[in-house]
Amino acid sequence: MRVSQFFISTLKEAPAEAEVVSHKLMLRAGLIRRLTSGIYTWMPLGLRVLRKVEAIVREEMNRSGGIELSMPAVQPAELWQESGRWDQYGPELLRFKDRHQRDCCFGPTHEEVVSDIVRRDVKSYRQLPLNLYQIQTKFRDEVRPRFGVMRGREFLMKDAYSFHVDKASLDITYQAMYECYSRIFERLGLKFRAVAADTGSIGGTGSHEFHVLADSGEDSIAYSPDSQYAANVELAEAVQPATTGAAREPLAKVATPGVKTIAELAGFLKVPATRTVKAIVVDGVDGRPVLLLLRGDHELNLVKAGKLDLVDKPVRFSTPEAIKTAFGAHPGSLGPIGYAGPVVSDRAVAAMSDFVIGANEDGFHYTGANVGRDFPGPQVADIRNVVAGDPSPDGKGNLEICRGIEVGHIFQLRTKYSSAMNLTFLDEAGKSRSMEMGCYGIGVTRIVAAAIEQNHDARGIVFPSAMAPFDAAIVPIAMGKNERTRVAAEQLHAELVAAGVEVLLDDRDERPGIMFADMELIGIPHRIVVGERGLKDGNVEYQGRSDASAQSVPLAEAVEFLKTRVGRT
RNA sequence: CGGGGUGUAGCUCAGCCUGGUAGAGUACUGCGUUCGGGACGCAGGAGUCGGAGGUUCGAAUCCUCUCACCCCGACCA
Repeated sequence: MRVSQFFISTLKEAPAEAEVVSHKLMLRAGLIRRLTSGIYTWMPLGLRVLRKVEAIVREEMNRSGGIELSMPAVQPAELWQESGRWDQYGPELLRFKDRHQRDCCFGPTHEEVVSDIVRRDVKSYRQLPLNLYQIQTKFRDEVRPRFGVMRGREFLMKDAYSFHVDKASLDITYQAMYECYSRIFERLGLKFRAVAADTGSIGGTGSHEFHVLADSGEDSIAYSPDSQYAANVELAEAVQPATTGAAREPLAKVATPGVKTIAELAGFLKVPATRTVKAIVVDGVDGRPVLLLLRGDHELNLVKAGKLDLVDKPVRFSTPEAIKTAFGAHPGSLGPIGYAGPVVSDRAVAAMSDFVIGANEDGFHYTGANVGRDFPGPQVADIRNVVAGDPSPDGKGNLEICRGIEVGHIFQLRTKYSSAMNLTFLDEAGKSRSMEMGCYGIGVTRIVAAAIEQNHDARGIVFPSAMAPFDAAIVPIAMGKNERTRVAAEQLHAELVAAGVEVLLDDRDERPGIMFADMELIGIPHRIVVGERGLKDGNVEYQGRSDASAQSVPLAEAVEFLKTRVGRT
């Protein structure tokens, strides 16, 4: 491909709308252009990247027994009413009416449609298991689209749905998909991690998320360097620590004027935050506030708190007015001593002795507080986020925390949809049974952004070779002036094309600096410079995108050299 | 939906406070000089100053309303 016959549109400065590095680079490199909030055009260069990711996903899905189909983006409301999600799904589901005033929606996911297909066409256990997938445009009317295509409203997703006679069959496909996903991200050249995940609103039982590791990721992942354990922090269990010893101090009320936060409290009383207990108040199921106790240096985990029977869903922090009414004090001075309502203590608190806690009187705390002696032992539960250094739940080593971008998610749905949508089959005994289901998603669009987030430098994108828009670039110096350079560059281009290398010849006759900067910005992995300086000795210069400097290669060997580098021998 | 912010040339922004001929850099077009890391000179094209209403002799600038977008909190591939 020649640059003069392609469409490359780079920017020197990033548009002000972009915040994160991948978004800035995608705009600057001309991979995408924004049409409106959360909706982007994939420019020719960006589309090549997207298609490469898509192709790898498709190959690996096919290899793993997936069967591709393509379902409609526009769907009738009836199906969603049948599954119950027409009412459950919030405003994220884009709804509209057609010309006959029939309710429709733009599919954010396809459980309903695929279930409808399967229940019509699959009647027998002989047709199972079945794993259907598509790579298709989804629309989710996100509350707040951001970070470019990282969280767009319209995006490309690979979604797969599997159907089974029983749980054992589901387990086999689930495992196959787990391995399939691992191969996909390996082939894409991304650093990733599969983690145990919360099943969230989709429901079901087993679930793993696949995260591309990047410091800017929105998710926190807890893992043990000494084992295979990895889980989303939302889910990672904080194990019960050993008790810190018996009560020794007497309970004493101390004045703590103006102290509101744990940091202030620890500083004022000159005790470590680990000796303090923080009190958080959330709305309870019966309208009474629930007091949650956490060690001062720990953070509440909202997902875990939402699983407590006493707590109303979704979890809401009580208002300052409600707290004042129930406790007689404002947040910053709250505690369990003297509170008659429901109290839940984190496991770490249950192991503490002689700690500092709010006195339910503004500006006062207790020191030397002890569970059991000074207030009744509350319900104990795991309600905090794990932190680095916590013991791993599998007993092997201590947890580390890293950041990740969720690019894939696999679920065991079990019979959630099959029951709702009457997905049955006849077994060998001629008995009608509900199918077991699994579903498996990959954010194809998001992978591109995540890959850039993970792989970039000061000059631009450093695409992993599997997803680069071109394998290699040829940059001729002053090609318009120098016939020998022009001929060498043209010939090299033709030979590389013939050899199956996707090569971009920068025939714009721009100044070298402009061509170098553009080829680096768009992340082409390999570059050949053709110039008089090398040609007089019969050489060209090669430099990999991450290499510190260039090396000379004889022009006659350049094709073979590049074929080897690119990996298309 | 709350809270904060921005709308002026394709992109980055100045001008607004204190009303008076619409600006710079970059990108783009032409010519010339250049040519191994985003060159230089000259000439040029390009904006109903987000939109509507109001105040005023006069509004990018002041007032009111509105729209769009971005950022921070509850969701998710």
